[in-house]
Amino acid sequence: MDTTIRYLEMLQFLPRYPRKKSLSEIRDHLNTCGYKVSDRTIQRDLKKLETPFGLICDDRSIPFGWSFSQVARRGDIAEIDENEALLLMLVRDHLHEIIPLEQLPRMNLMFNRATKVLNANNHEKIHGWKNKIKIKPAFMNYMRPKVESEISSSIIECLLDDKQFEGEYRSRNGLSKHIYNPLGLVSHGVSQRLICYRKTNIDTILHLPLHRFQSCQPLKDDICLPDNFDLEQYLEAGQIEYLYEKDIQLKLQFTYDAGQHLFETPIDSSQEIEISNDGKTLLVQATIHDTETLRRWILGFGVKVKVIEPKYLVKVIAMGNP
Amino acid sequence: MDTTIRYLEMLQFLPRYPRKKSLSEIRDHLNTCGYKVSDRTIQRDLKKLETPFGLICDDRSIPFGWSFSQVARRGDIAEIDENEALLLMLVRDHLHEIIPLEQLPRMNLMFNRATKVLNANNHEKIHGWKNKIKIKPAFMNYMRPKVESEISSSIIECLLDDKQFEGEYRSRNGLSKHIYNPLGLVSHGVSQRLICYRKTNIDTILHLPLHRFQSCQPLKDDICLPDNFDLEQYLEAGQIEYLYEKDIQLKLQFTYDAGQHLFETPIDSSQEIEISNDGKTLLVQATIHDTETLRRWILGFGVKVKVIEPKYLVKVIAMGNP
DNA sequence: TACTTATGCGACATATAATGTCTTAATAAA
DNA sequence: TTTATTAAGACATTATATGTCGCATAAGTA
Repeated sequence: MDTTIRYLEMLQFLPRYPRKKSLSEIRDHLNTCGYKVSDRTIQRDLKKLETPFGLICDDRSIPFGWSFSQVARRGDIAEIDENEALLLMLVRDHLHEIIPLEQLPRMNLMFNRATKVLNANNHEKIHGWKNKIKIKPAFMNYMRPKVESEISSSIIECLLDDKQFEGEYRSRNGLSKHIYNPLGLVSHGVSQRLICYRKTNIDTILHLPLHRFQSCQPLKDDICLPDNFDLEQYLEAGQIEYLYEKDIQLKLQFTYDAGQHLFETPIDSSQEIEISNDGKTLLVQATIHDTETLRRWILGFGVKVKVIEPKYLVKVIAMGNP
Repeated sequence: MDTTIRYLEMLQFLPRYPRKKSLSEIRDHLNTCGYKVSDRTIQRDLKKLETPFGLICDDRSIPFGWSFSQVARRGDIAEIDENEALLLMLVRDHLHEIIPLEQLPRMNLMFNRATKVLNANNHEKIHGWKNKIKIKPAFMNYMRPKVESEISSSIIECLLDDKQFEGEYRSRNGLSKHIYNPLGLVSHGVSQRLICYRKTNIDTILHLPLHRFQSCQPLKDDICLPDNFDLEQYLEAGQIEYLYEKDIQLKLQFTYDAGQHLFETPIDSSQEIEISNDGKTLLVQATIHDTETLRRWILGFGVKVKVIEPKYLVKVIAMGNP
């Protein structure tokens, strides 16, 4: 039993492939963890764990170097190196803007582990890791609405099980209780919307922000849908993404400075750029969906961009009415 | 040895607290994994693992229900339930837009585990989980630049170790080789920029996109900085975030429809909204940094928003020149 | 209520595994 | 070369893991 924990302690200490740990390093680590075992035992342990955990032993030189293979199934046990830890901190900050991390304890544990790694190895450094990474929001930073994680996870459970639920929903007109048939979940920036059906006179599919639900009582009945409603078709048609109907041939003229970032981060794989003869403007073309997001993006460049095509979008943008 | 693996197999099967698993469920699972042990052994195993792994035993009724406590240190071993798995899929899709997941094998393993859970439990469902979640981009969806993960992780390593490196950088003028002193990393939308210093005539701090580096040769020398340069001050002053200087008292007038989303997702905790007497417009106030992102965001609403204050911003937006 | 079944748990014998020690050979470092 | 470290086989010993039996108790069922 004690042995099992020691195994885990050792596994958590082994790095992913290109890196490796030697016997003496492992021995030292186990000692600081309070395990006093003979070298021979450690050697035997490694051999035993080799196959079931996909460990790799670099035996080209002595001392051998042990590590997790990159394809090891249980590679998530492996040590987090500083490099990975720093990336994880970036990921954490990104996610924090979008999703309440309390709802993801598993990721939190990972982030905590990464934090420990960074803190442990950063004493003697010139400046700490916290000052070394920053997120500069590329887009407007809305605040997350507060989500009751019990309610939302209860709703998600019904969604997955294709079960109805009775929920209280707070709309502009106040609180009301209905039976909902959950169909899908759309993550839209900081808010999440439940795609669902509710029996009314007019049978429409609703897109309701998850955080407006005040309660959720799962029911045993399967979801039901409006007559003649084709769910697959609805979902696959991309309706769920609130798209405007068409794919358009977008043609934009940017000032060079405003548009040059598109060379490295295009808006679509179909994008093509022509530099004007005088080198002052860029003609950017792409086949892309016409969405509100797109229109706002174009408007955001102000006078630094001109819509050339399609014609109707020229007007829309000129009127400033996305 | 076989025992250790069986322990892990069992632990991976136990859920996080509110859920629980009974003896018979655990027994069945172990059997399908190829472990034929007596019930008594399983009971004893659970007791043994209870303390070191922070397991919880619900003994209010028989059969007892076992689970990981929510605060268990090693709770990342626990089973991923469908609910969590679906959230993880959302996270994956979000991250995919920003960071190449190949650089995060650990997260990939987690996502794969989650995928398996969803696939396993979704045969008898009305429609599959893949159609149940979607990401609707709230902002413009740029394509990620291609990053050579070896180069970038090599650079990040130097950054963490406060070491110089010799790198080839592809700028508009072509490829050039220099010695760089890495200071920080800024994640800006889909691209990541290295804050660094390079000895030149004019001593400035550079913000270079990581993906433009074509090579990185770590050196043994510590980073050096321009004379009289205060790194702490530079980093802490928020320069790294390319902010415009000031915090402004922003006052915007939205049409009701365009601005109503701010009730639920404010742009800042200082935000206040007044509804006009006729109910057609909203006056939104907030103390906020004046950034290019902010200006583009305002412009994106077109005629649906009017800047009231500060005065200079009224002009900037009116001229459409963010 | 009585009956059946499944579960929890203590006790004990036994098989299995884990560990330290000693030894030898091989390798890297000095 | 010498020295220190490491890998690995052999063996004795200790520790542990496991099945079995028995009994008490709790759910489920007729």
